[in-house]
Amino acid sequence: MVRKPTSKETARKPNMREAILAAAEELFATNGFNAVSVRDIAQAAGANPGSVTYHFKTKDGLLLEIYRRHCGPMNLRRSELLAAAKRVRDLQDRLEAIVRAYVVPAFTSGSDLAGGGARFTRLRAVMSAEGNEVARKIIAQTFDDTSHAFIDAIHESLPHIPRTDIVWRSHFLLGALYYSLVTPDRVSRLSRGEADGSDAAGAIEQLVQATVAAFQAPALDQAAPARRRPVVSSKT
Amino acid sequence: MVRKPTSKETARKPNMREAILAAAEELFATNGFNAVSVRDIAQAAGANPGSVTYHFKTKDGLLLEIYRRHCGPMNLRRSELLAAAKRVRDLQDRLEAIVRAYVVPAFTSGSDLAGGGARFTRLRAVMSAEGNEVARKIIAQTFDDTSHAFIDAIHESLPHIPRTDIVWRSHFLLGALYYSLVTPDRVSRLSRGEADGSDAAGAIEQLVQATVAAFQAPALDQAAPARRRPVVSSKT
DNA sequence: ATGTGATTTGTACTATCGTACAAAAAATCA
DNA sequence: TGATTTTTTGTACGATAGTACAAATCACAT
Repeated sequence: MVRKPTSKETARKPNMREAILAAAEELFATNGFNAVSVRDIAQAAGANPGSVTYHFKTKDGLLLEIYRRHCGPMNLRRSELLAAAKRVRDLQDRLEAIVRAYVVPAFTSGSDLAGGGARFTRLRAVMSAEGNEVARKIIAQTFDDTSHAFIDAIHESLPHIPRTDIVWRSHFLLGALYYSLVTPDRVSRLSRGEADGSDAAGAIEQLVQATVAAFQAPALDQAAPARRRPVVSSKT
Repeated sequence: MVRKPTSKETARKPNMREAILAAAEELFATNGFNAVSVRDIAQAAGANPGSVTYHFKTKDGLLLEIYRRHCGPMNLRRSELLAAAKRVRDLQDRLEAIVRAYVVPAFTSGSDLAGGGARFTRLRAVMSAEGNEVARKIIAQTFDDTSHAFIDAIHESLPHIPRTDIVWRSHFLLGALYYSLVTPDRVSRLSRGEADGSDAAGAIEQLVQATVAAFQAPALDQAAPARRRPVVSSKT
């Protein structure tokens, strides 16, 4: 793409609206919602604080637009991958394909947005942790359908596991996914540099491998403990 | 008998300092650090805003004191449980005992603090998501030793799995643990009421069961993919 | 070139933030 | 008790928050 110096030498304004969205996404995803001011966002985008108000009315509106921008494409891509995964005949392979269909779009963007998949997922993780109200509403009404579809698909390939266990394990999957994006440095640190927590491909493989095994674990029937419980008594 | 209360435990109000700490812990854990004002904390504790400054100097100091209050007891209890777990002879049982030793203290408090284990762990999750600087420093220098001890112990009971994989999987464990405490309602919702996300005992059993299976998954040797990879192609 | 609507800028308003500090109250000790 | 220390209260200050709004500027069809 050839740069067109149509305006002044500081020609970095193809679309100020997009720049603000990108800056806000990055700042929210790393610092949380309340720690970032509208002025911070404007400065990072090379814009004036008033521009934010002009384009998005309020700070909440800005967050809302970030979600609107990503939710559609990501869920669409997940649906496509899930449909493809369901056509896998071998039951074990199918389970892995389903998990992969859930994980991959969270790391790699599904649409034209430049590599923002991981960033947006991290944003969701942070908003979820902060109990952000705007995010909570969108999440519940946008992702629950997708989550149910995945849970049902997994349940079909693991019929002997109660649905309750599937729900718990898919919940753990999302938590692990979120945390991998929130503090990748911890992986690098604890592995003493042997692993790179920021490597998306590596994280995906590790996550898929571990999660498939977790789903395949024997059912947890609270009526009768299958094996003798290891002693962990200890009184304080 | 005239008791001489030379100690500072005066009966009038059960220590305003403790009330402030408890209120701050609760508010920080549910709303994040920046969303909660000192005035919010004071009001929730039935205290005056000035009291917070008097006891803890700054808002950061208050957070710091919360960590200081919990880190010691929780790590101590984890060490005890880990030591006990390492004495389990059967390798599979030992692995489960180790995982349990890691998970249980995060849900149930280890010391005199009233049921604050889960609350503090949730606080850690939220601070981690927000990238809080004060928390990051304490966490790295307080929990990394413990984490390494657990990773080593798990590695010993799974010698054929590379340490890198163990690190990733224990990272997933912490993420799942955090997320279970952050949004337990999601479990209740997705299971259509069949599971209670707020039930600590149930969450622990599910988490231990799933995590043990994840740790026992075959190693992920990136050199040679063991099985044929399920097709998930799809181009954008 | 010029007029017109869209965008950007600069600034100002009010609310609330963390924190400081002096006075009041309570607790402790001689 | 009275003296002294500890704790609580009330208030105020500077900084910064989100947002509103008029003026300035830009893009572009005519």
